[in-house]
Amino acid sequence: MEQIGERAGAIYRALRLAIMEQALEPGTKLPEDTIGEQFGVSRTVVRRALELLASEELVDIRPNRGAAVAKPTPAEARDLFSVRQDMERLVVKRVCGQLSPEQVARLEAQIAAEERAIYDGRAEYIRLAAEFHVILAEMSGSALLARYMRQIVGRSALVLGLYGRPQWSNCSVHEHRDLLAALVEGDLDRVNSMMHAHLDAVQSRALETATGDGERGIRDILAAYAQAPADA
Amino acid sequence: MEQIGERAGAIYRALRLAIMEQALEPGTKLPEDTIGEQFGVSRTVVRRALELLASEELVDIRPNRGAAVAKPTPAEARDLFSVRQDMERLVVKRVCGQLSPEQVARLEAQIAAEERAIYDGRAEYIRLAAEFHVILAEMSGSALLARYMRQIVGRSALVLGLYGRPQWSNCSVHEHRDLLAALVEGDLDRVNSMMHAHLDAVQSRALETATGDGERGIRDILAAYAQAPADA
DNA sequence: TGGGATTTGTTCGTATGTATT
DNA sequence: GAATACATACGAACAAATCCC
Repeated sequence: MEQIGERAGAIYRALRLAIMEQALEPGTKLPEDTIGEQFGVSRTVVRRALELLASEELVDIRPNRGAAVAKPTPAEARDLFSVRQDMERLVVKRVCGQLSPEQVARLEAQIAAEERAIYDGRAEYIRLAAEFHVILAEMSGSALLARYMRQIVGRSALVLGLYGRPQWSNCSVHEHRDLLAALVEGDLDRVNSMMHAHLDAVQSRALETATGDGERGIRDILAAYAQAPADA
Repeated sequence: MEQIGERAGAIYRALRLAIMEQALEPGTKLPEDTIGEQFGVSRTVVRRALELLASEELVDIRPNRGAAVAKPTPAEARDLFSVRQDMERLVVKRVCGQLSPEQVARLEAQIAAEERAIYDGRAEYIRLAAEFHVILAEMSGSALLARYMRQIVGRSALVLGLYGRPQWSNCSVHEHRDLLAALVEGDLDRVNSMMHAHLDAVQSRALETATGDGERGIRDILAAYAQAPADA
């Protein structure tokens, strides 16, 4: 995302994280000046960040009505997961049996970080688990695949929060570990069935029920995200 | 693209078409106020259109340096076509043998339009041929797949103009016709090999040589695109 | 239905950064 | 390397649309 300025980038990252970690629920309005106040910038900068989020379908912008956190329909959610299954398959086809020792180490470190976060009960876990899939896509060597996977994974997090429940354990660390082992081993058929099962588990763990409560102010929520960490 | 206003949308479409039809060459600078003058709007509106184009990787925006028509490297071009092969495969898997009579008619009409355009020697041919692939993706029933295919096809046109030559005949009408026939018939293996061959032909027809000349002013070029037709 | 409050759309002036001579 | 020319980044203000009593 380095087609964007420094300040707008910070807001973009903060909002993206807040959405992915489900601090900002789908449907929440995102008024330009409220956000601008929080970050101490004018609406121009906020607008730019919102537009970028909209291009990833994380927020929905309707002319003259402003921005809101995207709220995919069940049909859109199904479409998303369906395409994700196919795209993850493209990724593993490219990386299966091709990972360098450094790459394996990187993925192991990621899994360890997921483990710690889930142990501590930090919401950051969601970001880390999502990141795992993005890193894998980056290792495919295709920047385009990685780009799309990043978007898909971001939107998946949104959907899981919408139709899912106790977010912790949506993406079990154990499954990531097994998947990595199979990738290293290089058995594509086994990897495929594992990845499929993994995504299927994530999805069904999520689609059990629909929430739709919580009503905190944007102001309070964003306060915690005001100085956000690096990007996914 | 209905997350965008009326005026910015018009500029977006005009620029997109101009880029896809290779009237605006890769690398061409796109100054906000020059374009704004052309269309009679302020820089703000132009900026919005440019940002949307940037989100499709059709233009490149670098902070403090402005926008320019994207100029993919050969490596990026290869990546693009590689992913496109995979994605088109996902599309045909979904539509093969599933097309309704209405859909077949729609595709036939599209092919006929391509034929007329190429016969008349209109640059519009490029748009129509690209549209064929987008329509097919739309018929997959997956909005997400269609969205990505639209971006990929747009960028492909850009690349073909960059590394290709006599644009006419990049995407032979004949190949589209055969492909449709196989799709109707429902033989997935045959469709796959045809699609692969088709894309391969497009790509290799293009990669023969690299151009890199022409130096008309943006002003003149845009004049012809000022009142652009509907979207792809 | 109306009208006021609120929010977005747009313009444009100024500051800042980049390229050029 | 400095000065200049030029383009973008940002913000304040106004216009227009929408939302909500």
